[in-house]
Amino acid sequence: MPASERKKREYVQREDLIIHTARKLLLDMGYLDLNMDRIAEVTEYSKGTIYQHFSCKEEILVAMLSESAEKAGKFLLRGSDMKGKPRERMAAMAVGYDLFVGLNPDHFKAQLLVQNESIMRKASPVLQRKLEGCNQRNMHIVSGVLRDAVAEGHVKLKEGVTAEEVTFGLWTGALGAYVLMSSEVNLNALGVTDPRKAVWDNMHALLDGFGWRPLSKELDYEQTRGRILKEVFPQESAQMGMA
Amino acid sequence: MPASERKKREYVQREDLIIHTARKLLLDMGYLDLNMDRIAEVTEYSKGTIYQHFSCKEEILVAMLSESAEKAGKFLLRGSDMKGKPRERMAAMAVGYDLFVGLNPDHFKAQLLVQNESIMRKASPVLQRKLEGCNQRNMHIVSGVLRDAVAEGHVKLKEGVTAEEVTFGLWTGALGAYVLMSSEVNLNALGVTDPRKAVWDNMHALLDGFGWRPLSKELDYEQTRGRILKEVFPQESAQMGMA
DNA sequence: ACCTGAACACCGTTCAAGT
DNA sequence: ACCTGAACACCGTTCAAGT
Repeated sequence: MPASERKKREYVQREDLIIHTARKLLLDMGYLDLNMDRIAEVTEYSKGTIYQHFSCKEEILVAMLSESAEKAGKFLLRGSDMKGKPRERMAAMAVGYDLFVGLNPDHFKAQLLVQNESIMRKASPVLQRKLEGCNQRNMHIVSGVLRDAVAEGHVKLKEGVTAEEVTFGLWTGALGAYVLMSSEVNLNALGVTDPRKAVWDNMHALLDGFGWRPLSKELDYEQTRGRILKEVFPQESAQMGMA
Repeated sequence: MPASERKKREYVQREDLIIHTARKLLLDMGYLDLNMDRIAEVTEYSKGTIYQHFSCKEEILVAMLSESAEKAGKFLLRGSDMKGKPRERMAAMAVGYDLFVGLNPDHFKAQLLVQNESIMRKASPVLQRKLEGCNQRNMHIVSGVLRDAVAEGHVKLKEGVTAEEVTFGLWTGALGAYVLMSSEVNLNALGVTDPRKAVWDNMHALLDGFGWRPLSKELDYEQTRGRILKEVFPQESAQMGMA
């Protein structure tokens, strides 16, 4: 680890360059063509230098995912900070996450790979724990809004159902959907023409099912969605062409 | 391709042995330690012979997933054949899928890998299409029960919502959940102590949200679950210790 | 003190030789 | 006609040599 401030800054900068390069290569050519030679070539450092930052190839993937999980957290946080009822804030987090995925198409490629235990296990415990911390924080942001709703009496969870379990349901729905969307599965052939709309609709059905007020028949969430795009994610939604 | 009947039978048998061996190795030692040398060694055939069946390592994974997707389909089909209301039959499919995953823990390891496009793309188009066909059939089994419910007036889908989109929601919820469960994510640390129960509860919330009668406040689905285990999957539930 | 890239090891894939 | 395993190629990882 370098001593002087400048050296330290350069070290961090180089680490960012390596992660950024790996991200680009993963997206452009897929996992099987992502190799250390190419990372070295594109970053213009030698392989030995890459190995000073990361103990193995898999560790780069985990670092990559950690970074984008943090980024996703920022989108969630902005959603949860929206002015409005808890359920609207929940909707804002869903919109934010959708924008995040759209703007970071490499994220789910990495997610899919790192989800695989044999890849995760090759990374150092430090990085493993860092990623777990990100997941924990992100989950906490979402369950926090749900807890607000419970506190304000907008929703009453059944005996034995925890906020974490419901959050898990939201998480798995989104995860499964984006996993399918960023994989090779031909959703169109399966009759799912607009998966992102389906994710949105299904989330609202789930929240309606838990009785979280206002129910979607009580409030026009399409209108809320417009407000979220304009008020919370104006720049990102323009970037994604969702004006 | 061998000519005589006996030869043909032996060929198929060997193919099964290769897939079965790869499955076992994937489960026991993980993807990074699953290699062709080991497959050859355990099957007691040479590597050249393995390559007469599969053009590359990835193709074995796709074949493996195809086979277990077919198996999963049988569980879904048995669930959908249950005597009862469509929503009970849907619950039976969920129970069946849960049993399938429990009895075939390697399935999601393969699913995760093959979901990755760079792995999927290395397989031959024939195998790719075979897997897509399995997915299509499985989805059709599930959406069929939903269509029955619509036909019988148990549920009315909102304008612009298709049976496929709702099925997609059920699929992604289950997929995301089982992906997390078979990965390294520490769900316990995230406050999810019983993910399988959460999947069940969340599915019912989703169906309630769509207004699919009988709603879970109108019928005790815990009791239905007991009936499903006893009537539809007696052997499997005993095997999984869910008596 | 830091960086390099040749060398090594491992494993996916091929194919000439054997039966 | 079918099967084998040595040989090759590719790529992750290391480390002696260079600056």
